[in-house]
Amino acid sequence: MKGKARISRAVIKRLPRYCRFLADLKRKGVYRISSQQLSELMGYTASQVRQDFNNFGDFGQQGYGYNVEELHDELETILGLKRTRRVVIVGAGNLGRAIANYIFLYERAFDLVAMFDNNEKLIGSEINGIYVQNVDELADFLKRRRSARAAVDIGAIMVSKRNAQEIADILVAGRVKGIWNFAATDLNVPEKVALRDVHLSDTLHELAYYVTKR
Amino acid sequence: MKGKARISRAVIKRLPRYCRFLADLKRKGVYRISSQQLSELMGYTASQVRQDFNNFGDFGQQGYGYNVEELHDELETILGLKRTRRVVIVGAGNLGRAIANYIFLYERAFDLVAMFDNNEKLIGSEINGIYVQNVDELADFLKRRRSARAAVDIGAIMVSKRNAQEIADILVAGRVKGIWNFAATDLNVPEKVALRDVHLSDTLHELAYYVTKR
DNA sequence: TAGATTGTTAATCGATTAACAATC
DNA sequence: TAGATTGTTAATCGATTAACAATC
Repeated sequence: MKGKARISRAVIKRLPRYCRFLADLKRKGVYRISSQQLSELMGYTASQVRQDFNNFGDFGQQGYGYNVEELHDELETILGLKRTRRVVIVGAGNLGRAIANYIFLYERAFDLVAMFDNNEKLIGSEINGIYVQNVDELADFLKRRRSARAAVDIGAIMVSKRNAQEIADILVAGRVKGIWNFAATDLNVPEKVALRDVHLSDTLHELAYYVTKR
Repeated sequence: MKGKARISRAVIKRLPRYCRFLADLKRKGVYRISSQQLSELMGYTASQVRQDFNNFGDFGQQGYGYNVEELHDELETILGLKRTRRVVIVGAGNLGRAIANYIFLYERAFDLVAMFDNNEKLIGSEINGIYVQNVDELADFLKRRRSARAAVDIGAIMVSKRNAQEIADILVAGRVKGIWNFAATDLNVPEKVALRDVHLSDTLHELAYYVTKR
């Protein structure tokens, strides 16, 4: 077992993908896999697969390979998917509702605890048993949750780019640990808050480049 | 001016972000910027900014810097955002509708020409003047568009992971040039078709890792 | 035991940063 | 012209790949 220093961002970005492939293998009843086989499946080199896993410990066995279920379990633990995270979604438009449904149906490690919006037409509407609240209540909600020892861990920002920074500030003040940002703007948050900007439009523009190249 | 060979993926991924920042600067009335200033704004090094742009040509002027509008224009051209791309969305659930609205409102270089779904309840419903069609019509629709010299360039996959590969195959057979995939699975498409997997859930899991670390 | 495959060190490759001559 | 800032070459850094001894 290892206690390796800093794990590079490049490695972390690959972990959810490993996790996904291993879950598929598990579902298919595969119980054992070598770095060679996994690398062919995923388009990496066997070397990289072994290096990646060895950042976290000795999960394999010489002459055998990796036990699929065990490895999948280890990766889930590393990613923090073995404990439940409380999530609020700010912005209850189509995107917010899509993500709410997605989390509700598929993301077992994430518990959606509230949704907020500033649109009168959406406030009070219901999604999977969650009632959309007025965004003016957000700061207070986060505070009450903290007092109740059920603090919100992650805030998902699904509002327009115009309002995104303001919401981020409220989430930070409300002590969320991470922000999942879908607004088409880069947010400023303190170092201690984890931030993942999704920037869907950037991915579309990247695709436009490759489409144009052909 | 250059005709540099292969531009690395790392560079291409940064282009939409440059484009976004330059659009903001333009909107604010900034008409000139140095690599130093831009790098501070974006969190890169000045060196990297200059290297990135120099992959495509000599856009700056010694002693002056870069003209914001001109540079923004060049980047849009490089990304292929100066011409309009026809897009179809397959999957008209919340996510599909969210993306449809987004494209309609903000993505001027992309023209949403049709939406498809297999759900009877959604077929026939309307979004921004687009009527959701039965997914059984997809192959035929793509063919007709080709005959009409108005071929579809990009297919966006917003269906469940179970159906994603099947839809991808239809899109490929229908000669789309690029696929924007939101299903939580990696698709197999021929080399000649550009593919951008978004994998929202991977980004959430990555965030979970960093939230757990703190 | 022999064969297979890991864990890990060393070599390579590619991307980022530094430095500076060219030039506006 | 002098000052500023680019374009570009060289140096550094980090990530990927190769190789192989350790070991199941």
